[in-house]
Amino acid sequence: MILVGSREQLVDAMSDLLWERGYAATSPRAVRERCGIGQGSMYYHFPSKRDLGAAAVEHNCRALLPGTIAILEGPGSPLERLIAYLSRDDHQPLKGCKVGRLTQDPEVVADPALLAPVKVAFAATHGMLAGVISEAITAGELPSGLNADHLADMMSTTIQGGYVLAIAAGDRAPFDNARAGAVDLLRALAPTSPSQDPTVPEGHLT
Amino acid sequence: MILVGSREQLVDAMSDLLWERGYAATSPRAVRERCGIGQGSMYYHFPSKRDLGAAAVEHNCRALLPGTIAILEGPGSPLERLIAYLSRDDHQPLKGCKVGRLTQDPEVVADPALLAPVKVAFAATHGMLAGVISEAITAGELPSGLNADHLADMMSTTIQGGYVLAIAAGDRAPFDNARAGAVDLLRALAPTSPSQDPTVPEGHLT
DNA sequence: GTCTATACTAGGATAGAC
DNA sequence: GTCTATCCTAGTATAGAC
Repeated sequence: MILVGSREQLVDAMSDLLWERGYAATSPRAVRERCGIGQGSMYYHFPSKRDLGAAAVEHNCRALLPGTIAILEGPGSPLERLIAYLSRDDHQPLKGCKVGRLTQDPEVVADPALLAPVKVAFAATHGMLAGVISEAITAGELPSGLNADHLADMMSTTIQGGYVLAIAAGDRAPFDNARAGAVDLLRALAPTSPSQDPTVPEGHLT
Repeated sequence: MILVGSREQLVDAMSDLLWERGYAATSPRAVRERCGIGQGSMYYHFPSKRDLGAAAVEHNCRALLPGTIAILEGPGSPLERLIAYLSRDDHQPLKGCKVGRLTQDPEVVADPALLAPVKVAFAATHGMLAGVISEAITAGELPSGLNADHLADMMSTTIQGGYVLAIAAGDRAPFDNARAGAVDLLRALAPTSPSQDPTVPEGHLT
């Protein structure tokens, strides 16, 4: 049995609206109507829209990390984990990214309190990706000349840009195709296997 | 000598605001204040915000194609053109993409008249990229196993996602790094690639 | 064609009762 | 803690004069 307080309901509603409509386009009124909380309660818990927004932004940013950690720090060789990261099927391309979308909202970008969690989330993802890419290079799964930071950013842009293309097309295909393209390139570069199953024949570092 | 009519001034102002703030967050009032045109003139030329928005969206989408065409259908081998496309230095990553940003605006996405030019612009870019990639494969500059459509989408997502990462970081580096990563991968795959490692002369742009 | 004046709704927030 | 009532400004659009 879980008791959900008004405060939590407000944050949940704001989080959803942040995803669906962005920060600037979400009114306190819309939040109240979504969760059925009255005007007074809302301003009792959050002195302003900005405060509620900040709580919701943090909520959304936090929500995305566990999945990334589970894959990138999970089982499998480094290259397998990178490919798994690019292949996960729990995205909803046409709805956009809960975190990435916020960067296109001028009101969010202009307010450090709102943007900071977004920055941290991307930085954390970058750190994990670059680490796994370095492991892959060390393990001989990727050529040694590659720059892990560049490649890590490229993997994130593939996802983030995928949302943009999918929404523009009204079709998730570009999202899936871009990710497939990135996977193709990684596989094509794997020294051990031109077009084979990428299971590592040699032991990988632990 | 160029005479600029009110109508054109309105579209220009709306186009700029579309880039800076998005559609939903741009009010007719803001447009008028930017170009100094009165309320009456505005509604004389455009019966609603939506109509002005549609004209401005088309204006912005049209504006981006010539540069792309110049590079992708310009001189150089196919692979060189692809690398040039990924290396152009006329982007302003922290300001976002005039076209891509629109996909994050629910009011734009919900209105076919506003979204259509965006869809067409991305489709046109995709067509050109996929064509040049196919040429590169035919010319032996890229391996034959690659899927041109996938790779074309991945190149667009690299740019579009680059804007997202750069804005989140408050720094253009991720934008440049992601593009450099994509260039690295293309070079690493080029069969004719000199016996050297794929480390490009590092700086971000060429 | 362009202007000012006006109208109506929604966004954002406060006051005070319970 | 939560509610309703109220306030003020901005967003969007119309009316009618020049």
